[in-house]
Amino acid sequence: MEQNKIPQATAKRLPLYYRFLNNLQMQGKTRVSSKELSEAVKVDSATIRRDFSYFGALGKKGYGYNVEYLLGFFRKTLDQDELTDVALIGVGNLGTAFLNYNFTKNNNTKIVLAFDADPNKSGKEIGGVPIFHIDDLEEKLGNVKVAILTIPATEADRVTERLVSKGIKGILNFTPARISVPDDVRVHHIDLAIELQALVYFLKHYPLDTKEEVL
Amino acid sequence: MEQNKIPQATAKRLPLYYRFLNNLQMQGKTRVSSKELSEAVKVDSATIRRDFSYFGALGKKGYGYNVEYLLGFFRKTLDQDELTDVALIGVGNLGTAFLNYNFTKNNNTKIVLAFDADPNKSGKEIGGVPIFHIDDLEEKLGNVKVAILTIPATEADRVTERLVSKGIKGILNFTPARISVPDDVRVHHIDLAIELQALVYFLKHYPLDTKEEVL
DNA sequence: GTCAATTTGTGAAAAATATCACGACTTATT
DNA sequence: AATAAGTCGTGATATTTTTCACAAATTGAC
Ligand SMILES: NC(=O)c1ccc[n+]([C@@H]2O[C@H](COP(=O)([O-])OP(=O)(O)OC[C@H]3O[C@@H](n4cnc5c(N)ncnc54)[C@H](O)[C@@H]3O)[C@@H](O)[C@H]2O)c1
Ligand SMILES: NC(=O)c1ccc[n+]([C@@H]2O[C@H](COP(=O)([O-])OP(=O)(O)OC[C@H]3O[C@@H](n4cnc5c(N)ncnc54)[C@H](O)[C@@H]3O)[C@@H](O)[C@H]2O)c1
Repeated sequence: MEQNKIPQATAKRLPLYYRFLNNLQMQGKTRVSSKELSEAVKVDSATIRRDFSYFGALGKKGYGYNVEYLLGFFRKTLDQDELTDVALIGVGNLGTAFLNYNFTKNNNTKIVLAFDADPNKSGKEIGGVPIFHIDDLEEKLGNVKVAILTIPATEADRVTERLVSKGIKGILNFTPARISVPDDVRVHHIDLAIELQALVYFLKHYPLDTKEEVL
Repeated sequence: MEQNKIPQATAKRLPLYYRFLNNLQMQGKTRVSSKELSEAVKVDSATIRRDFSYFGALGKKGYGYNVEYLLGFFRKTLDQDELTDVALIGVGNLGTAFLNYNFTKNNNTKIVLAFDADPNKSGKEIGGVPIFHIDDLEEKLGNVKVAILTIPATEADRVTERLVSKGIKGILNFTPARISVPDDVRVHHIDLAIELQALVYFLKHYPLDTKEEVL
């Protein structure tokens, strides 16, 4: 596809830039420098300029970046105009929180349906999202290509296999299980327990005056 | 402190290794190779050996690693024997999910108290964790050094300042706000909306046959 | 019009991370 | 005892990411 030359580290920062530019525009600001952006999003200004430069010369020397223009550019780049449908699997503590939260506020993704193994949950709705029984996954999933996994770790492999068979291409996995998928399926792990443990480890074992922040 | 030579990337993987070794031990396995570990946690086996090597020679050539020994070693390294107290700020959708989830299951951290601005929430308990009013933060926080932030983004800066004044050294920030802290305070951002957007971006813009998984 | 102050875009360097590949040693087998 | 198979630890190399630092361009003040 278009430019697969954009570094992954850069790609992960794009939504962050986009969100902040949106805020700027709502505040009525028309221009912004990499230095200002840097202070707001806590990314080195040289890194920001480098990130932007992968898409061409978006700014003007001595001036900075035009907010409107930059925002328009990123809107296209991040496909903010088309909504990506997402399925949520596992309507427990975490899943319920996600359903109640309106991801679309600032965003191009939307949870359109959810599944759970508990018959007391299926048939209902949370946050306007219908919940189906997991047995009906194949029937109801339709053409959705992205799934959020918030089920017990023990179920992760089995359910993942079904999702993949049905054509899911991206999984945001909140279970501690490291699931196996074919090469054409992308998995991002978000492991909250590990994030907390890692934070504690850094606190205890690293000098107290670093300035790095770790994603 | 002891060895600050351990790369951050390695440090972030330690809790993952630890968790898997625990599983192995519960299954009664006594030895494990970097190759097996690699398949389970989806990290290249050379990377695993390199990670371990920062702590010295923990394995035996031709044999692999002794599960018991390795586990004991990591238990000490990750301070699994002492419990770190954590405060949770903001008992909303996400905060409630965290309180209901038992972080201590596999873990050395425990949410011991929570705060919220809503008077209907303070005074109650969720998952055994008492909820106080945010006005009582300074009074109740005690010696807790780590906080989880699950409040609206608009409140993030104000509350962070109070946390920092009270001596908090580590913040797990779930709000979209990029908070400012002194150099001796460590912030890890977990930005769920951005994770989802980044996943969608990768799906749309990257070749469909990569094998990398992105943290 | 001149000049000081900004700020980009980027070559080059540095730093961080991941991977290759192999010698050395261990274990298991016959 | 000899041999084959397995595995670590690590020097070397590759890749990725960040940062430095400065020429070139622009702006804004007077
Ligand atoms: N809640 C947290 O704070 C937290 C923190 C870290 C990790 N996690 C992980 O996130 C995942 C979800 O956590 P949770 O607290 O929401 O758990 P939960 O038990 O509250 O919810 C799990 C839900 O999945 C449903 N389920 C079970 N098997 C299923 C299946 N085969 N198909 C569809 N649905 C099924 C259950 O009915 C339940 O509603 C777990 O893997 C957990 O380890 C949660
Ligand atoms: N829920 C999600 O799925 C989700 C996803 C992505 C990001 N987030 C972010 O996580 C944060 C929390 O999300 P949520 O859905 O739980 O929100 P929420 O509105 O359900 O909960 C926020 C809670 O914080 C409390 N609060 C408000 N101001 C406070 C203050 N000054 N001090 C203490 N408590 C205060 C509120 O009373 C409420 O209980 C938000 O910043 C949100 O953007 C949430």
